[in-house]
Amino acid sequence: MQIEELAIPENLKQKYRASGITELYPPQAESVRKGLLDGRNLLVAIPTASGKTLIAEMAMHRHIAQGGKCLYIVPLKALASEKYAEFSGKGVRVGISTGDFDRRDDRLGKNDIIVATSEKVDSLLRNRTAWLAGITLLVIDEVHLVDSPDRGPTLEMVIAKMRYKSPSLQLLALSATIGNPQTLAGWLDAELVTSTWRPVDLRQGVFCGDVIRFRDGIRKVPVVSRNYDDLNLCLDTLAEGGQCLVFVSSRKNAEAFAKRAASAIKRENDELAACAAKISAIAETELEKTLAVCVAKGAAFHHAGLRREARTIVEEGFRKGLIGCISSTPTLAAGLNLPARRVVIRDYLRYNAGEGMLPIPASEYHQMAGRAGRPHLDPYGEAILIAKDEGQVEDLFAGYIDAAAEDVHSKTAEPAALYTHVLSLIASGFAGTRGELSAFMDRTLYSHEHPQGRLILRAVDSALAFLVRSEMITEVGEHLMATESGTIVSRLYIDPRSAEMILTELRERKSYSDLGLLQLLCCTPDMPTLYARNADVATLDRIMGERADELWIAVPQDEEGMEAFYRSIKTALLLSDWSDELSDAKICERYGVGPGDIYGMVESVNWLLHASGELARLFRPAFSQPIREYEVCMKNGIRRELLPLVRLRGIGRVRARRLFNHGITTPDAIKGAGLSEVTKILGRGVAEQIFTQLENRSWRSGAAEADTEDRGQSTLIQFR
DNA sequence: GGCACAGCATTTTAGACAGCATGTC
DNA sequence: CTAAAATGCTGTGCC
Repeated sequence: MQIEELAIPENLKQKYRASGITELYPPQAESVRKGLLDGRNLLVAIPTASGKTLIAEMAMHRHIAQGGKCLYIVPLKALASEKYAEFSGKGVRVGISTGDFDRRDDRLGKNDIIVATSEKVDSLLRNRTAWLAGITLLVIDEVHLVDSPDRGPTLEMVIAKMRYKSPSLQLLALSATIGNPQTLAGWLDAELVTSTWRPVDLRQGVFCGDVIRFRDGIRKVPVVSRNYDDLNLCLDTLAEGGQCLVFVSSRKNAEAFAKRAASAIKRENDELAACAAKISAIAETELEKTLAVCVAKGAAFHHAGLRREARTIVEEGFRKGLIGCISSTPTLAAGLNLPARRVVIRDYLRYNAGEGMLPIPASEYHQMAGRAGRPHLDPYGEAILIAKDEGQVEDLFAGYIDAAAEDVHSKTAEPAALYTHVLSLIASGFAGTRGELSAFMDRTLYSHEHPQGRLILRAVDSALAFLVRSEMITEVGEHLMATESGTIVSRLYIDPRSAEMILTELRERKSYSDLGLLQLLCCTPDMPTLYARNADVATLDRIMGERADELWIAVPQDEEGMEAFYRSIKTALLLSDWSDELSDAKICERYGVGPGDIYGMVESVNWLLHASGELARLFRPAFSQPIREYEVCMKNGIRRELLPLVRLRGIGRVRARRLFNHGITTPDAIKGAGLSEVTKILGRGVAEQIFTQLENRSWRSGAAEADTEDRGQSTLIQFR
């Protein structure tokens, strides 16, 4: 099917022509034949990199040309940025909405295409964002994630809510290949497009001894390293001029492999050195220094212990072809598009909490294998598994290469998921009675899969009982209504169970304590916690003894709860150290984490601190101010004594500390010290900028004070 | 007494969404 | 069907 003959806007055709696209790929053509451009709902379940984005783009431009508006839902923030960039610059207005970007939601609605994460869309729905009603095409990327136990139900509810609001909405669901696409298509009232077609040939094989077995032949791999098969596979591809991606099961493995690969590759050139220098420049921890050393020789590792900046530099270096090999945990498998000539799936066993090491599902293998082969750049892609012995070769073929992807199943009847969604349905007006609630549940994938299923209704009932008990929902006659706290909790987007825990402590605590609050938040289901090693227990016990009067949550009586308790304490202490201005390097060393973990946890707790502040404002006003102050401390990683200083623009944790140590502790003191003195401490540019701020009275405290006075609070400066 | 080492016991193990309001070194 | 791999500890044998 030729681009020319399609019913899409002329300017889009021109863009495609300019980039050399003249003909549709087979699955794209089939999508068009099945009604993509005629407003039909479609489920496109095809392999990675076989042209899903173009399918979505054609449909979106068609809608826009007819005065419509499109919402493109993705599972990851990184993916949102990638799609945003991809759709931009083609004559339509594109907006992005994630937790990181764009809080002015009304202005966002002026765009033709809005890219957002599923949780963000749910949040927009909860806040009754007006422009959502104007959406005419809903694209759901990676829709197979409805199967995910923690995030799947949200995606499902978002789809159901959007369809409820706009019955004429066109749906375009994009999925990896799955076992039961008909089920999903049935739920969505969609035509189904499936295919195994790929733009680059994919050769899948199993490595054993010194040979890769393919279904149609073998390839001998030169033995360079006597001990490491994985390294030989990697070097083999590099020698051929390709790049290699190695998937492993743990961070340690990823690092160890990168070190081995680095000393075997020993690539050297200026561009590579520049790439390594970029990492060195931001490196504050051993982990990042190690990465820089590896990158300088042409190898890298990639996992969530690294900060996003470091990961981005690695991705860039790989895309440019500088870095020959990346060893990675699943961060790269699900994340953004980073193809390589050869993908080695080295570890196919992965640890599952409570279940031990289990083989990864075939669908995950296919997802990683799908990363092999860069369209237009590689002659083919290779996905290689590694067998320990001959006997295992056939098992791996059967279990992965020849295995169909698993079926996906709704997880929406899981009780843990329903607290928040039941609250949201009532608080944002989708259901006002028990009858309407169960009618809405009929619109979920779960009900489609289990037409007579009672399980979900029982789970809804128990969630509702919890919400009534904790006074977030009231039942008057047959009417269900969200209370003030229920409305806020739904809007703040925290788990009602977290909210209930926070509210209880806020009401009952006699006095406030930063550490106590952190401990509470770390016990909450919304907070990821650190693993408490056995060796940590003694230290944790000691600190718990020393700071017993600051803690809010008592030691549990049962052995069962002890592990979670230690985890929460350890996490709270890390965060406490961060807000006590301990350096990243020290924290990483003390807690055995990477800098990426610190930022992740700080981000999570900030969100919960904000929610706590809001709840305190209404239900424990006396705690409201210290919580808001502590939120600023946590955001900046500073002690309370620096609070007055960071209110100035251009002053963060480092500069504020430097001023403070020179005896300058407030904006007024800066004025008093004079420009020349401040210049000596912070340099000329920064000092001048600060004085301009002070003179214009345009600095943040003006706004902040007005803001806090609105809420009946005094200023932030009340401590030394 | 002190050291090396085999063999047994214990420990560790991936990832990442949401609120709000703007600018670190 | 399903806990593997790395690290730590203990006890023995040898000097």
